[in-house]
Amino acid sequence: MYTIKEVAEKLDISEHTLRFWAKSGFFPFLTRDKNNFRLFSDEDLGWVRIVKCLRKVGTDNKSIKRYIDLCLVGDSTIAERYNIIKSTKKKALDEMDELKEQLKMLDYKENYYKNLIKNHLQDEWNPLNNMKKEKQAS
Amino acid sequence: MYTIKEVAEKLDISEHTLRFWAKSGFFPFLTRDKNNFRLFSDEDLGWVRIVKCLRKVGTDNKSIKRYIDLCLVGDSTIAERYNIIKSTKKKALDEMDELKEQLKMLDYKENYYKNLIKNHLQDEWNPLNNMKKEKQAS
DNA sequence: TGTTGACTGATAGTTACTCTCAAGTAGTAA
DNA sequence: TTACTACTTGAGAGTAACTATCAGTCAACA
Repeated sequence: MYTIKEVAEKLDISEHTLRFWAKSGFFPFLTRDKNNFRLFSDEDLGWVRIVKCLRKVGTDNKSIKRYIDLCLVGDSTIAERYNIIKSTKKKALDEMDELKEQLKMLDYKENYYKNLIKNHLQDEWNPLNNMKKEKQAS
Repeated sequence: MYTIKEVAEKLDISEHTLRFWAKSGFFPFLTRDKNNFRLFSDEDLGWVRIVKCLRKVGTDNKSIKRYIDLCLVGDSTIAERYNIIKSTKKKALDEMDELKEQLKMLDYKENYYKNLIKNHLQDEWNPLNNMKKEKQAS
């Protein structure tokens, strides 16, 4: 069994967020010790992990609660949960594509700046430099 | 020149967000037409793209403003901008790794549910089923 | 016995949007 | 000329998901 602090460190989630998630009903089987401190079992860690996963991919908290509640209903909701996971996976893959796209831009900018520095050039993209050039031309 | 609506469609960003970003000083050279409507030039689109890129990777708005302001200062800030882009790129790559990690979990869950459905099995991970089994055993 | 440290819930604050709304302007139809 | 539609504006309220602060409880240790 783990304290909230241990879980926070183990899964890299702040204690605040864990309490917030707990209050949101994301950890339905969480127990307390005699001091009313939260006690996370390995099973509870499983719930934390799936919530973390869904959040990382951009699922909102209402939808996460819905998924948790479906789990609690039992086996009759397996098909629906399967669909949620599938569409979540699709969202994650779209996120990846988007990130790759942005990385291209960052790569370009990185090389652009690197080249400017190496060759002591001016930033041709900066409108301020273009203004200066126009001034010089006039 | 593009209207805010056109930019919103072109770059898949809401008009609200574009106005919010504009008010935040992210588009320093934005002009207006005779009706005070915002007019985006191709150069302005460049600013929108870099802001979108930085946000996608999780840069907060204060840091974005800082990057924009460095651009406005001119060539003396190229080294600093280069460093910002480099660390942003690192963050993006970390994000990718994290997403890949979460995709593993989603893959696992997907296969798990798929198998349950195909073979008409019970969800062994669901604590409710374990409780039922314990009940049966007693 | 006093202090330190972990934890609690309640509540306030923050970020980055997101939505609503009244008002201005332009173009077209009647 | 008037009505209607479509687009845009700024101001300001609302929202999601944290994030921080704080007073209070409890156990362990000096």
